[in-house]
Amino acid sequence: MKNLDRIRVRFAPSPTGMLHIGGARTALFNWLFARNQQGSFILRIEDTDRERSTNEAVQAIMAGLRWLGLDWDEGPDVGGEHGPYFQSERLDLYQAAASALAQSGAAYPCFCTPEELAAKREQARREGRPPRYDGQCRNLTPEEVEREKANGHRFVLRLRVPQEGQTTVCDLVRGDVTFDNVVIDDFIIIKSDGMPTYNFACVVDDYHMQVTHVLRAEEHLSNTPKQIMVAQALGWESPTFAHVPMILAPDRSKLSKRHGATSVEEFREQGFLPEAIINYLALLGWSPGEDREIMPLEQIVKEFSLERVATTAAIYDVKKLTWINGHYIRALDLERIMAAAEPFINGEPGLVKLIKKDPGGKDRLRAIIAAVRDRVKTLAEIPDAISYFYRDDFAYEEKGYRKYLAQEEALALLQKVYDVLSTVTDFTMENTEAAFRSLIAALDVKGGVLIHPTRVAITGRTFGPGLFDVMALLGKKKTLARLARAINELAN
RNA sequence: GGCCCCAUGGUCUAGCGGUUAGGACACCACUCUUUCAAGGUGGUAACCCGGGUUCGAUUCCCGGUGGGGUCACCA
Repeated sequence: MKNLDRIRVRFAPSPTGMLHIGGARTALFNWLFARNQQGSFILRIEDTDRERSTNEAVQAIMAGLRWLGLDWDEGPDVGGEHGPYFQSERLDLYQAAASALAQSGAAYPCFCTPEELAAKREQARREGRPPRYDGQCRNLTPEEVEREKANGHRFVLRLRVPQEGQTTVCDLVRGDVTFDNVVIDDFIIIKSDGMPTYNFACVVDDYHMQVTHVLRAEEHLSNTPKQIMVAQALGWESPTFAHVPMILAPDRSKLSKRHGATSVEEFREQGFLPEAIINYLALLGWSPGEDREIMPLEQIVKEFSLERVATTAAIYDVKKLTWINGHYIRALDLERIMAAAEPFINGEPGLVKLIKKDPGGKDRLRAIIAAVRDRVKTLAEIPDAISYFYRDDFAYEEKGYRKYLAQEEALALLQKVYDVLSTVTDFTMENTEAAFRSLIAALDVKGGVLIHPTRVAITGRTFGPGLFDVMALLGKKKTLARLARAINELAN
């Protein structure tokens, strides 16, 4: 009985580009299903398109999966009992299956050229007929076949599709989906260059790799009857299918480059954490069933099930991803955030130089990031958020300057702040605040009257961590120097 | 165009015959606060339409409409 065995699933991308966000979600669902069921997650590279497949893409996809934390039990690099895991290295398997089909007559050679086929398709389209193969070579006699071959004509192998009856896809998320066989034409299983087509190769591989469940995007649903037919022709049992809803762009169309970031790589570059992307993607088409959204991966693994996968296509929403990302930036281990922020800080050599010069070293950087991380939503915002702790020659934010510094009493106020802070010897958060409060009391004003101008004077901004945190982080010397700078500028 | 899938606020979703239709993002107030975030409170906002079935349909069935997918020597 199939479902008593361990489940085996695979993610089978074609290496023609980066790891797409949709591909990542498909990989994630497969991975979650495998982990939840204690099954195996296989990575298989479908590189039968010689034109478009590249090794860079293979590397990029694997890097993307690893970055997301989706490890595979079998596949490139790690190997496995059912390899090789590149389709281009499994040609003998396709060849064997194909000749078995050709032998029995379940498949036949077709000598039509791509040009002829394209012309017929075009004509059919113009006449409003469904564009399907017309069976031109379906009934060639052995003599005709031999003659064509002798003439050196290139040919493909087509499956002889039954023209009556129906084929039903048993889908774990959609139920039974039935197709009339007449709507399916004699599709190609082996291209004229000897390479298998997708609908053929994946059936052969899934069989040999003992894949039990095929989880993939809904766009493959209409391909599935073809794959079932191939399996039937070969006398094989098909795996169980589950077609998960697609991810659409905000304008409801299929996701493409013109919709901004679509690859995992790009999201990484924009400062999103893998934890956040995983959490967000898991929620796109799946829900735990209760009012929970932020979930650690282990929890998702524990609760994931195909029964709770949605049937509706989902539009991805960067705003919500951003919200989740902000959550993880706040909640994750500080060292983790430090490490994740590093590449972004390194992206600004000027800032890096200042950080290196800082005697406070990594401890101070850690404290600063701890102070600002509650306020950023992406890692990309961190360099700017920490910059004024290191850079003395910052400009005053226009609005803040006008509102708090360009006021008559500002100069005198800052002078008083300067004097009071000068008396603080141990420049801690508590001590600076105490000094501040006593000045506030002495002047009989509201706290903000002193705090706002001071903040602009020492940070250049109207927002950020608590003022006393900032001062403590900055230290007495820098705090006073910055106050002096502001006083100086106002005095002139 | 044929075939297939889908349909709860702008978005992600819960719901599996009887609910004041729940949550989250976003948005708007208020609150907290030294600012900004975060947090808290409240608010605007949804069952595509029409027929059935049923005592009763968001929920089941059919039709329509809408959206998506697919019809390649791409996967």
